[in-house]
Amino acid sequence: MDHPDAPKSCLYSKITRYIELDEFNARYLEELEAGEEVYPARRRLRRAKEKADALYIVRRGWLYSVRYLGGDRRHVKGLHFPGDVIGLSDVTLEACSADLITATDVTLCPLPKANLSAMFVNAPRIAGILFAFAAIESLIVSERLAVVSRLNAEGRIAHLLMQIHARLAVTRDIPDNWLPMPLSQEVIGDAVSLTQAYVNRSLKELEDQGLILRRDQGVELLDPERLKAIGEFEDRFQSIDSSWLPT
Amino acid sequence: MDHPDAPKSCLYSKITRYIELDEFNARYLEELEAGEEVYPARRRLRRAKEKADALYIVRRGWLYSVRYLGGDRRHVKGLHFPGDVIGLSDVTLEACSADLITATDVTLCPLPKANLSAMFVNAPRIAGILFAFAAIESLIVSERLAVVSRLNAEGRIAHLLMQIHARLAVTRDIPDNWLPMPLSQEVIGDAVSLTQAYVNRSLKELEDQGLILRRDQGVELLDPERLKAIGEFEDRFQSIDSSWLPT
DNA sequence: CGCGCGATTGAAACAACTCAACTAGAGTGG
DNA sequence: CCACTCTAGTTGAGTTGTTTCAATCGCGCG
Repeated sequence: MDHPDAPKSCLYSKITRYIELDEFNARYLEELEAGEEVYPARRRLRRAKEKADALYIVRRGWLYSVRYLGGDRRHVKGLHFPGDVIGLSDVTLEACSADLITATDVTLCPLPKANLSAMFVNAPRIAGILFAFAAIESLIVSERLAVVSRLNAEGRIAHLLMQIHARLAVTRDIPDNWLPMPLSQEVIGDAVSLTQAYVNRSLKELEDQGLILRRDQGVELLDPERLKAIGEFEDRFQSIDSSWLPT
Repeated sequence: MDHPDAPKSCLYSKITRYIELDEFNARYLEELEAGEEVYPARRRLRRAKEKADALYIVRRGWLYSVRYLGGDRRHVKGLHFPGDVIGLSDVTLEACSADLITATDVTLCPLPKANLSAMFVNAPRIAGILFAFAAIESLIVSERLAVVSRLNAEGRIAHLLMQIHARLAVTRDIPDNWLPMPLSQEVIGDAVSLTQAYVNRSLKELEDQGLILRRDQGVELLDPERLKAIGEFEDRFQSIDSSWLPT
């Protein structure tokens, strides 16, 4: 895969952005990421209640997971970007808790749950960093809960935009003021608990205020600082406390 | 502490409810839980931004963590019950992300982050189960996000009640239809994103419908099945997939 | 006995929803 | 190259669940 969006391993570059890996651990990680699966955009990869016997490392592309409540009400549980590990929060479940859908073309790399056991014994440092990633995922959800609970529509959307930007920036150099946006307004709404129509209005409002500009399947962040303020966003992804990790 | 609510170790009983621990791991766990701190109800134990260099195992009592958004808007990030490990989601942060407040008298047992490193190397099975607990915490938050996003006031409250009941039932035998409730309506509201006044109205409505009965600082669950249905609650805490844990 | 916090209740206001019609653009096939 | 279709985005008008503000009540506690 010599795709420009697909470096050797996004997970490796994400991990080494935070901590150092010695030769042994680097190789161990490489073997974990041996397999590779490619899927087109807008494809439902698996449904809730299906057996969940693998995690997936995202190598390229965006995905999201959705749950259905009360029949028709849809909720976007999470967004998944290159370098993310999908399914960390579901390890304790026999069956996965949400449908998994591709937003763009993606490349995934399956990591069978059965391999975790050996990893905890043989590569505790990698197990530790996975633990850290699970914690970060938890933090992200928790942040979204706070935002959905306490901010108005514009705040929620501003937060989402800045959070996505910050998460992408972990594995990739991206400009401070540009964000690709392959997600439909409906998906955005289901992520921050708004209707599609109101997402539209709020985006327009942000645009009218000169904070963003929508063009070319993306969003130009005209005033990142104000967007962060409106969305009460604080970037917690650019560095982590790794002092407690085994060496 | 020969308090009836304080068995030797809630964490031990929680863990062994899910998986088996051999002699070595049991002893390892016992040493982890050596210290003990006791605090009265309604006490702010620590504030956000303070240095977070320990996790806390809850041995007795209820706590909750709160964040403040936009000045005065308060959000309850999480509830903590006996057997829970506080701070799992914050391990990657230098400073903790929320204030920690006691709802009742509590007994805590500090677990310095610095000890985690050795744990990952020497007791991978315990590290694995902590990983599992972090995943469960993530699941809980995720569930709350879905519920707050997509259910009305009564649904949210019904969900909260059933979730608390299920979580308590993990470490303790409690009756199917009774729930102690030391949380004020304001705290409940801040947890499920409603105002105190509306929490009151919704509780009254649930009571009028014959689903609950409030008395003696608690809630009688007159119709648990309908409450689960209204709150779209599914109990995911009573058993876990532990096949991937190191032995 | 009075103080204070939490619960209860009412009335008015509003943010976001619903429903629905319309537009723009992207892809497809004749 | 143009009609056709389909999906996503835009906009309007009326509705509603929840909030806000405020007043009152009840009770545990010093």
